[in-house]
Amino acid sequence: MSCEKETALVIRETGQKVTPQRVLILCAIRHAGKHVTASHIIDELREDHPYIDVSTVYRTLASATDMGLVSETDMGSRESEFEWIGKDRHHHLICRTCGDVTSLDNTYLDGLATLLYEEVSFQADLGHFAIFGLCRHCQEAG
Amino acid sequence: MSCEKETALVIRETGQKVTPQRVLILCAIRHAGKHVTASHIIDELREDHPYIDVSTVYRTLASATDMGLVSETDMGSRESEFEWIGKDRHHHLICRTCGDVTSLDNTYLDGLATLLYEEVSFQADLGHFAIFGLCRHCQEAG
DNA sequence: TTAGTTGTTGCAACCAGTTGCATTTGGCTT
DNA sequence: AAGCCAAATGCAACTGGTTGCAACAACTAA
Repeated sequence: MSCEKETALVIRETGQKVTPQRVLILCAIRHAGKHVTASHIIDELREDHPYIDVSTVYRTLASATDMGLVSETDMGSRESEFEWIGKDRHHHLICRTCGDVTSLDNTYLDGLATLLYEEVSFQADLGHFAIFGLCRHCQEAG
Repeated sequence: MSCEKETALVIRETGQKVTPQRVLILCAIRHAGKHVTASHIIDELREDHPYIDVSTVYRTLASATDMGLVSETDMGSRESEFEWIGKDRHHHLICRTCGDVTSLDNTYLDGLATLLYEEVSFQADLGHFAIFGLCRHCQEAG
């Protein structure tokens, strides 16, 4: 199935209307296969489509995040990074000094989620986390 | 010792210059004893002081965050919340549905920090975390 | 105490993201 | 096929926050 049709199905499943803008935006982020900023998506879409308003892009990304289709992560820069959520959920370790980003397997946070649910009945959404700190290299240097 | 003098000492300890603006800003946040937004601080300062530029406030908050004097937390609203970091480090559980915020003792994340250091040599800065999810009440309601 | 250097400030212009509102459109009903 | 209504879009104005730069003030050393 084409990316467009599959994406349209996913949108319909969440109970939202399938509009051309939404399909384009979500296909773009899905296609990227990595973190992208909102402005990156806007630039990319405008190559083929004369005009899509920024507010539409931000609103689409926000609702898709609410629905769990994409993740929004503050990687420490001025812009949020968005990513399509596939099967492989993961987190990020971001070095405060050199800005290096490494991925972290989901398993590291499973224990925390369980603990929170058992102890305080809080159902934590740990789908995509950004953890700041010092990477090995900068620890040695500093 | 007065709050001003003590704050000035803390600033000097971090190797930064002690300016009247910095002392005022950090005293204000320290005095608040809870989360405050940057605009809250600006409004408060302007009661006694004719003009302090917003860029100075943001820059001071950013450098103080880097130095570990204050914490910056995204509580889900449009503005970041800042808080003076005292002895009692803690985290926040924020409900995505009702917006309720509850505090969480530091001990819950100690294990994670240790794990990250042992496994991937990453020195995580888990001083102040915002964890989003569903509170008990909204789980039952939804 | 003064002079020099470096970090800090105020300013203005700018960037990322949000919001209210009038218009349009997707999807349901008949 | 036509009509309806809620949801989505485009637009413009706005908010929170950042940045480059020239002027300035805090520390340092003589």
